[in-house]
Amino acid sequence: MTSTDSIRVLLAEDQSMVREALAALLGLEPDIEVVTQVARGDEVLAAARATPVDVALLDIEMPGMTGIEAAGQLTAELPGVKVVVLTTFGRPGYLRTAMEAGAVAFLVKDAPAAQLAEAIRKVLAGERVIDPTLAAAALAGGANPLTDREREVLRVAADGSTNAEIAAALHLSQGTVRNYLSTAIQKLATRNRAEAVGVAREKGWL
Amino acid sequence: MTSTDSIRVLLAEDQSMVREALAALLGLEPDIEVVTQVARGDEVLAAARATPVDVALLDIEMPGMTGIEAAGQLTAELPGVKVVVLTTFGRPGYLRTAMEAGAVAFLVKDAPAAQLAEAIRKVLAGERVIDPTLAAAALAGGANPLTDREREVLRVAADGSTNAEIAAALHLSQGTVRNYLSTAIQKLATRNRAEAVGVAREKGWL
DNA sequence: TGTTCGGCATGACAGATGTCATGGGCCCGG
DNA sequence: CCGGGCCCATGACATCTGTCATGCCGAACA
Repeated sequence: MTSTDSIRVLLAEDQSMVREALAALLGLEPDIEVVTQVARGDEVLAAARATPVDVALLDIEMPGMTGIEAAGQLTAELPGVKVVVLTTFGRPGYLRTAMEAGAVAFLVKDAPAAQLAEAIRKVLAGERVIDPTLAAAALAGGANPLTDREREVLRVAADGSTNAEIAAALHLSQGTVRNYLSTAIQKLATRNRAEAVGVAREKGWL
Repeated sequence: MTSTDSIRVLLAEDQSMVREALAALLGLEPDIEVVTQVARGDEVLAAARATPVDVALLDIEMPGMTGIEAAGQLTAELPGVKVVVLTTFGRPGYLRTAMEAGAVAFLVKDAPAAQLAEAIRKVLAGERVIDPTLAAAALAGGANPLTDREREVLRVAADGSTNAEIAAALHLSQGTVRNYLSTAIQKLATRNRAEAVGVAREKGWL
């Protein structure tokens, strides 16, 4: 793009009303133009290939693929596109994985709307934009203490599966599942699997 | 208001970015004006008293008070205000309680944005607006099969409390708690409390 | 007035869950 | 090469959870 053209934005968000509202909001900015909208994570890459964009604005929770996975695809295939991740929850764990996936900005939806356009301009200027509150929480909250296996087991347990079902799903023995769950419960300082799932969700560790 | 003035709207939604984006969207309509914005359910009534409005657009999930509770307050105190409930999830149970609280429209956020302005005009003309898909689901899904007590117990169990903690919280015996949970699990056709909580959440019965 | 339904409780029992001790295999870094 | 961490597993144990049978009370209702 040349400096006189407006910034071309790809907007990915599954809830139509929110997506179109955000488009309306960005449409008020004279130097920003939303050129593509998609409602699914797995449509992001194709849309970015079809229509050149400068910035991709991605929600995390989407059908088909999370915005973080889509960010990974985008930065791998179209490294020129700046990725901004926009999400409902300030899960510290999300921030880390989003950054690892190549995002250059991370915003939460309860930040003032003015920050959105501002962030888009900043990332295009090469800056990184991270909510300071969230950055602090991510540093303080520390990294995910769970091992890969513990996380997998907890994820399957999250929807109410019994130990036997988890064992079958992951090709483990029931006793092993119990052990992983037990260590996860201790690491998260909770009393049972339900609480552990809750805490892991809150932190974005699940 | 006279027929030549624009429609005055109160907008209640906790996530600033979404709220301001919706305001921007409605601002594009020549006959609609968002005159008040609040971020908490418990600020709705005061805001509506301070600034006369024709329509209140309420999100359900908000700090302080749910949009449904706020709807109840509004229709009790300011019956002239038409209440539109706007929410993320099309939980059939929510629809029912929202209507009982006096709402005249119920929209989900993944409906097209155009429906929002349209709904506002319709409710002002005395119509009710309900997403047809959701209305069908509410009728098909039927009413909440849980008794008051079962619901209370399930709600406390939802965050991972143990039977003893639930019993203490509700001043019941542990055996009674187990019985209520047992019947709730059966009514929801699930195999344990975790699944029961999931199903109840999905349906808006919690 | 009886019957039914929801709320509340107890006791007993099987099965699920959480903890602990223990041990083997693997890979990586010192 | 050795230690430490993660992975996987077993067996034993205490506790928690879910189910069932049974009973009492009060309110609603025909």
